[in-house]
Formats: sequence, structure tokens, C-alpha cells
Amino acid sequence: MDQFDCLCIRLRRASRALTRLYDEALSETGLNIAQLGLLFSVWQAQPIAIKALAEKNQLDPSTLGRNLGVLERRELLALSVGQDGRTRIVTLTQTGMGLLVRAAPLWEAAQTRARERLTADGERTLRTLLALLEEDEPDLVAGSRESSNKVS
Amino acid sequence: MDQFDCLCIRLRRASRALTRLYDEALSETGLNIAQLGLLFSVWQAQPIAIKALAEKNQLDPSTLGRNLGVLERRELLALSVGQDGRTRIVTLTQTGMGLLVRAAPLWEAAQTRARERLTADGERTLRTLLALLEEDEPDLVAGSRESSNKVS
DNA sequence: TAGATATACAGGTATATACCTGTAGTTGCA
DNA sequence: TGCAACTACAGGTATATACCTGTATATCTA
Repeated sequence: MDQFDCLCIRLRRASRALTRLYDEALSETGLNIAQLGLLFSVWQAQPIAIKALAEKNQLDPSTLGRNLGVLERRELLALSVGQDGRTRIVTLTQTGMGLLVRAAPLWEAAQTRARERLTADGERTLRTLLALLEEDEPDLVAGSRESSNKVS
Repeated sequence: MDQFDCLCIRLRRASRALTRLYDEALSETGLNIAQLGLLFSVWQAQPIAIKALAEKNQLDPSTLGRNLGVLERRELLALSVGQDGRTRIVTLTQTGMGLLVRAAPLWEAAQTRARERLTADGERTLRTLLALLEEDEPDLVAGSRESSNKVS
């Protein structure tokens, strides 16, 4: 146990560090990067039900519901009842769209700073590796379809 | 803005996914991976003040203080007043040490499963890239000391 | 040595995150 | 069609995370 070089802890630490970088860049918008990502995700997919949005973002639906609540209270997005009375349909408001547009260049700047910490190659590799980490064991039986995500 | 491929969002998503993997593996211990990491960090560094531990883990001191509180209430670690009366000194209890030992093989299994999602090369590369992301602009003026963390 | 300044936390507030349970609304089937 | 099973959320509870402010303790300086 003298070696506890935990991948998860490393990832969480890097995640906190990068979150700080983006949040700081976005501070004047009153949004953090998680909220901006959510707004953008809604913009892309609207109108969309909470469950579907949760899957798209790989978030627990109850977590997402609460996160949406914060943005709804700021009137950045609107929730309404879907045709299926059980669902809540999420859409972006005008205000939300406006804020998204205003935040875009600030996000861009943060992204650039993040990229500067990596190389162009590094960024591509990182994205690939992060995607691999999200993969749930892809059905070990069907061994024919070889893993298509080899990394250098 | 039609391309919002945010590194930070990707990192946070991967972090959630990996956290789920580790937390599930550790569930029978009643610890999550953040708590296990903290216990281990204390074990390595004890006795240590909250501020120093916060720096070691790159956590906000107030965040760390609350996280420690959870583990203290479970009597996994102990807080006492340091020689400098302002500081709180953290140490692992016997119970904490015992749980750390019990959790080790479960953590190991999770780590192995995480590694299987990457390649050996991938893991090494990932660690390097994550470390780069944590780096705060390394003093742009002193341009002589060239960046020693190039990635293939 | 007294007062100014600095430091280390504790606690308030807010958000992110997940698990669990309860409830309202749908769907499927006898 | 009426009930059983299912589904989508809402809300409780708990932890992780960070920022800000207040307080106790140290330290420094005139």
C-alpha cells in the first residue's frame, strides 16, 4: 500500500484545477462551467425531457433536476410539462440564449488557456483517453469487434 | 459557437464516471474514493495541519476542513490543536488505519478495472496530461527553462 | 509591551453530485 | 375498462466543493 497512485484521485484533482480555470474566466457572467455546459446542452437538444438530458450528460436525473432548478430560477431556461404528463420539458429562454452568447468568448479564452497547458497532440490524446474511461466494459463476450480506440 | 467541445466538461464527465467505478468498488467499506484518498493522504503525512494537507491535496482549506469533519465523526481520524494554537493537527486513528488496510484490495481492484479501460501507455500518458492541466502558467518570463513535460 | 497586521480555521451560503423513496401519470393486459 | 406494472420526476439526506466573513491566535513593530 506504499504506492497509492490513484487514477481517480488524479482525475478529480485535475478536474478541480481545470474547473477553477474555467469558472474564473466565466465569473463575470455569474455562470460556472457546469452551468454553461448545461445551457449549451439544452440549446443543442431543446426541447428535451430531463431524463434524456441526463443521459446526454451522463448525470443522475435527480442531480440534473436540481441543477436545472438553479438555472430556471434565474430564468435562463424554462421547464414545462410534456405531452407525457410525467416529463418536464426543458427549453432555453431568450435571457438564457443571450447569456450563452455573452459567455462564449469568455469560455473560448479559458479553453485556449487550457489548450496551452497541453500540446495539440496532447489535447487529442487526452480526449481519447477520457472517452475510454467513460466506457463501461464493452461486453467482453463479443470479442470480434476489436476496440477501435487504440492510443499511440 | 456550434462547436462546444469543452475540455473541462469532458474532464468533469470522465471524473464522474471514474468516481462511480471506484465508489462502487469501495461501497462495502462505507468510504468513497475521495474519503479513501484523504485517509491515505493523512496516513502519509501525519501529523499534519489542515492548511498543509489542503495544499498537498490542492483543496480549498474550508472544503478540506468539512471533509475531515465527516471522517472525524466516524472516528477514522482525530483532530487536535497544534503548538501553534491556530492550527488543527490531523492524525489517523487505529480504526482509520484498519479501514484503510481493509479498503486497499478493493481500491486495487477498481484501479485495475480503470487501467483495463486504458492501455499501459495510455495510463502513463494520461497521468502526464493531467499533471499538465494542473500546472498554473509556469512564469512566462523565465523562458529559458524549457517545459520538461512534452507528450509524444 | 501594546496595537497593527497576518494566519489558520470555523461556519454561512450556494452549487454539484448521487442514492433512495414517494408520487403522479402511463401503459399493458386480463 | 380496471388494476398491475412501469416510468419520470420531486424531494430527503448526505457528501464534495468553493467563496466569504468572522474569530481566535500569532507575530511584528514602534
